[in-house]
Parts: sequence; structure tokens; C-alpha cells
Amino acid sequence: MASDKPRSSAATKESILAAARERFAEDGYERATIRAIAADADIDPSMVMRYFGNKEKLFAAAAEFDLRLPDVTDLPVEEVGRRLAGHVVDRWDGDETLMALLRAAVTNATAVERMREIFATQLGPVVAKVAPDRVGTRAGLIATQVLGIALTRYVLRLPPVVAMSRDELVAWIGPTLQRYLTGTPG
Amino acid sequence: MASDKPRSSAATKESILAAARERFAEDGYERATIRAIAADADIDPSMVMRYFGNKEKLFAAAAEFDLRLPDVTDLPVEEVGRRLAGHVVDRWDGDETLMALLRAAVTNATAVERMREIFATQLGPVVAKVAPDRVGTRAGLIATQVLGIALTRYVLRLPPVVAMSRDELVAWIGPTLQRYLTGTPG
DNA sequence: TGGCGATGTCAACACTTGTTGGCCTACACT
DNA sequence: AGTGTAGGCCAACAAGTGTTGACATCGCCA
Repeated sequence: MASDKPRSSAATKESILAAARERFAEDGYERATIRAIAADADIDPSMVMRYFGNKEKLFAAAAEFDLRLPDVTDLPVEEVGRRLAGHVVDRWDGDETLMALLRAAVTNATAVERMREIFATQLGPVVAKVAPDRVGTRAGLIATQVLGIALTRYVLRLPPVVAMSRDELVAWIGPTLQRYLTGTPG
Repeated sequence: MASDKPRSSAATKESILAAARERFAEDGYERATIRAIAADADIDPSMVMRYFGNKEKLFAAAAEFDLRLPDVTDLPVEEVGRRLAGHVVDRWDGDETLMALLRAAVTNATAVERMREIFATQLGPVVAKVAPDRVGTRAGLIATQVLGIALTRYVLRLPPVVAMSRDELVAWIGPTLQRYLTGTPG
């Protein structure tokens, strides 16, 4: 009600985006075709072009992603690792956008850039709040573990990693993130 | 000398494989074209087909990979983690086969299967030798961290991860692997 | 009522892809 | 010398891709 768009262009645009996310997540950038996305959205391929210009821009629009990292300022420092681990695993399960981004990032330059950006602008600041020093390094290390989980659990689906429950996984990963966050190497 | 092959077919076959590894590593499975690989090998595309049948089989041949994990049986248990970390980072740098495998595994089913196989048959046994229990889980966790490094350092090239020296990286990762190997969650 | 802009469809273009079959060349063996 | 055969090249096919432009339809507003 009281929308700003004349009729239902926003609706179909959104349905295209949903279909795009699904396809990109499942097939990766190159194997996800505009025709298939359009078919999923019950629409003509040319509409996709009209709304988004080209495939690259469509992907950019579909891969808008927010980690939604929790506020950890008033949390005991020694609990931040576990908290982060829990949040990340939960965030992964509910949203396939990040899987689309991850799958695409392996062959598409735009996706890589977006990925770098996300970890720099969203993870970096959180780390900065609790880390004593070496913020960049710590954020990078956290990224290795977090993305390693995403890769093995949701993309490669290595059996033992898939088999672990959310809590089990968090219990193992939490201390690792904690050490990367506030510990020292060696 | 005293080879079993009549003339130099083995040589061109090998040059095709080398070009294929390079292309697959750089571009991933779908974007690496047979024509490009053939051009790199200074040969006609049809030769690639004759020798390897089709693209899928070519990839299978090019992505033959051995982790070459070190023997850790007579090593103090508490040093295995660091040792493993060092070996893995070194192994990554020298050989682009694993990068080809990783890049391809994100969109190609055969590559995923190969990846699973490698970690099951090569990493699993090593873990079994030093782990007190939960071998599968431990191997899986190690895979998350190890592949997370590969992904962020060599594929996504996240700046802070790339910036770390080999030794720095090993110093951070070693204890993580050690805990996954012999520690407990929580 | 007439028209205009937004929403949508159809058919095609230009190009790239994996893959195939026919043809050529040169050497090894009889 | 003659011939078989392995190594190699060329041209083409069929399918699928992103992308484009011309045409249809429908609702709103003057």
C-alpha cells in the first residue's frame, strides 16, 4: 500500500532477483544462464536485460550481502569468538546469497571484489573493537576459518563437516576464532 | 630411453596436461576452454579430444593430485599440527594442480568427488595415526581450516592473508590444526 | 475517446563452445 | 620402393550463450 512504484514492476524485479540468487548459488556464475533465471521467474529473458542491463549487473544486484554481525561491544572479550562462530553458522544456513557469492567469486572478478569488500568493511570494524593489535591480520585469519567452513560444509559438502551439528561446529570453531581475535601466534 | 611409446605422443600429451592445469587453475572449469588449452600447448584442439576423449576426462587427468602428507608416526604428538601446517602451505605454493581442483570443485561435480576422495583417503589416515578418537570429525575440521587458507590466500587473495609470510601463517595455523587433531571442543 | 508510457513477448543476431570426420604428412618396417 | 599407421591439421556442425530490436497489450490520464 502506498508504494512508490506505479504498478508491479518492483514485484517482478524482485522475483527475478530471487531466481537469480538461487541459480547463482546452485550453479555458479557461468553455468547460471539468464534464460534459466528468467524461466524460474516466469518471464522473458529480455525483461532481465531491461531491468538489470546485463548479466554482470544482475549478479551485482543479486549478491548484495550483509553479514549482519552482532554488536559485541558490551560482551566479555573471551566470549566474542564463540558468539561470532554461532552467528556466522546461523547466518549461512538461512541465506543462499553468500553461497552465490562464494561460488561466483571463484571465477568472477566482480564477486571477488565484493567478497573482499565485505570482509574489509563488515568484519574489520568488529575485530577492531576487541582486538588488541594486528587488526588486519586477525580479520584475515578469521576469514580463512569462516570461509573454510562455508566452502567445506555448503559447497564441497565434505561428509564429516556436513554431519556435524550446529552446536558441535560452533564449539570447535569458537575457540579458534577467539585465538585469532585476541591470542598470539605460535 | 627404452620407452614403451613409439614416438613423441607422450610428450605432447604431457604438454597438453601442463597447459590444462594452468588454465583450469586460473579460470576454473567452465571458463577454461579446450581451444585455449590447445593454443597454449601449440596444438590443434582436436588433438586434445583424441588423447583425452572429452573435456571432463581431460580435467580428470589434469587434476590428479597427491597431498604428499609427511610421515608423522615418529614425531612428538604435540608437534604434528605445526608440521602439518607448514607442509600444506609449502605444498600449495609449488603446485597449481590443487588450485585447479579447488576452482573447478566449486562448479564441477567430478572435481568435488575428487576433492572428497583426497581428504578421505590421504588426510584421514594421517589423522587416524595421532588422533585419540573422532577421526572423521577431526579430519573434517582440519579440512575446513586448510581449504579456508587455500581459498582466501590463493583464490580470493584477501589482502591480509596474502600479506602474511609463510612462517607467520604457519605459526597462527599450527595450533589450530593441533587442537583439531588432539584437543576437545569447547 | 484518444493516446502514451510502462510491462511484457517473439524472433533473431553474433558469437563461442565442445565435438567430429576427413584429409595430409612423414616415418618405420617389409 | 611400397605401404601402413601414428601424429597432426582444417573445416565444419549443432547447441547454447548474452544481447538486441521490433512488435504487442494493457491501464491510466487528459
